[in-house]
Amino acid sequence: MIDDTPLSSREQRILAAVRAVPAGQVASYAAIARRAGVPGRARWVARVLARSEDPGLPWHRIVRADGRIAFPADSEGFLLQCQRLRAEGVTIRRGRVCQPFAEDDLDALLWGDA
DNA sequence: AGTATGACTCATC
DNA sequence: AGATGAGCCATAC
Repeated sequence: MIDDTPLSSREQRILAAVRAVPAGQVASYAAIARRAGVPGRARWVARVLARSEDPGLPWHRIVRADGRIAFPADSEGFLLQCQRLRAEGVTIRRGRVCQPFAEDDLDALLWGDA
């Protein structure tokens, strides 16, 4: 058996982890990758989000490990994500999220058994 | 096949 | 707290 798992499966796992993040909270790419079972591939997570055109995907809740917006400050995505996060009650300061991550909650939500 | 780039992360200054 | 350099992985040329 070479690889029985299709590519979409891995991507779907990332999307699931992203969707598991509750509103008003944020998670880092590394955290998502880790919960998805592919630690060390934060970059890949970002690529998946960019590739995915799922309107129900709260990609705006995903930020860098420093809590900073991943997009360039002069990009539309930056403003959009910032605005969306604020709309969910997240405090943002100069393009940076002023709030702890939801990694712990994410764990419980993703496993869904808690 | 090798180089360059990116919604990244970590260690160090 | 912000800036710099090196590491890592996948895609594009």
